[in-house]
Amino acid sequence: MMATPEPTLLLDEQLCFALYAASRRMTATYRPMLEALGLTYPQYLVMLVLWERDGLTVRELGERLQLDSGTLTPLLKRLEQADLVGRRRRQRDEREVEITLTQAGRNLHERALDVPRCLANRLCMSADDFIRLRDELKSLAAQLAAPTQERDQNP
Amino acid sequence: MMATPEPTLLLDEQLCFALYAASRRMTATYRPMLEALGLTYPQYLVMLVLWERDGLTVRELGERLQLDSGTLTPLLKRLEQADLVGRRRRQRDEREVEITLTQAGRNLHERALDVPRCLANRLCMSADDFIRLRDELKSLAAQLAAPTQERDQNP
DNA sequence: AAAAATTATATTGTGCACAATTAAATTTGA
DNA sequence: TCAAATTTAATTGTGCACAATATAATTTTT
Repeated sequence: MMATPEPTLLLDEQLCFALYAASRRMTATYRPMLEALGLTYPQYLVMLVLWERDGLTVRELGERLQLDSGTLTPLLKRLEQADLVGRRRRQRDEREVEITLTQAGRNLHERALDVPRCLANRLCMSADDFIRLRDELKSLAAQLAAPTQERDQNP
Repeated sequence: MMATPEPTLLLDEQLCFALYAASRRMTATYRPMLEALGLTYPQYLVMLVLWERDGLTVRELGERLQLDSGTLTPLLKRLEQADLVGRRRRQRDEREVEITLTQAGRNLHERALDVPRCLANRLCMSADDFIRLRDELKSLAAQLAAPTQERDQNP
């Protein structure tokens, strides 16, 4: 029986670095396309969420994107400056800030449809491989988000 | 014959977001382990490179990690403050700054060996799956780094 | 109902990323 | 040779990420 190979500290063998490098490269690939829309990559993600469902609170946006208010608040203020979203406290709970698309924000949706198309062309990857890789990454993130097996054994 | 499905703007269908979320989650998983070593994640990557080959220049570190001097210079100054590396201009070419491990930097190597072991336990992933996913990510990054087919057709 | 606990956002501070610019050293070439 | 081009780091400025803290509103508990 073969033993599991001992993990090393060699950069090229690390999954973490492959992930980190690929993620930054992906963002860099989006950058010129998004620049044409006046968006950064994290701003684009916020717009994706709002195009699906408008009027979410900062908390709900944060749950969807796994980002906290320290990241979202200034980002949303910049989107507000760009007249793509509005921010206002909810009357039923003044702690919550609701983010709504402006007309300009809604209008941007159509132009953004080209972005995933452009990227799909760039990838030279079958739809099956695309879906498989995407779902493996989701599964990996879920694994890492879950508490460790060892923890919480004794309540 | 089935047509390729039209790409959408739905967040959960995006490869880019799965990649972005998984990468941040991976960094978050490393954070407590690296904190015990007094390192951030990008600092850890620099140390990995130097443990493989000491005495590289800032440029060579940047090529290996795909990071520029705007990122590396302040990071390396922090590693210097922590007494993990030294920085000095090379005499044969004064433009280059050579980064060398201090004794403390070399000593840290042994303690760092636990990091990939700890992560491997956390992953619940076969060695084969680990390698396959890692190499798919490398291949994806290489795809995205390559110039587009359309470009540079007319010299 | 008043105090305590919880929730939601904002603020502050640190550390990346990365574009753009600057400055200095070296190499190239007329 | 010496002026122009190139190379290498550093600097500056913007925008994330994220921890820690603060503040205000709401809910729960007594």
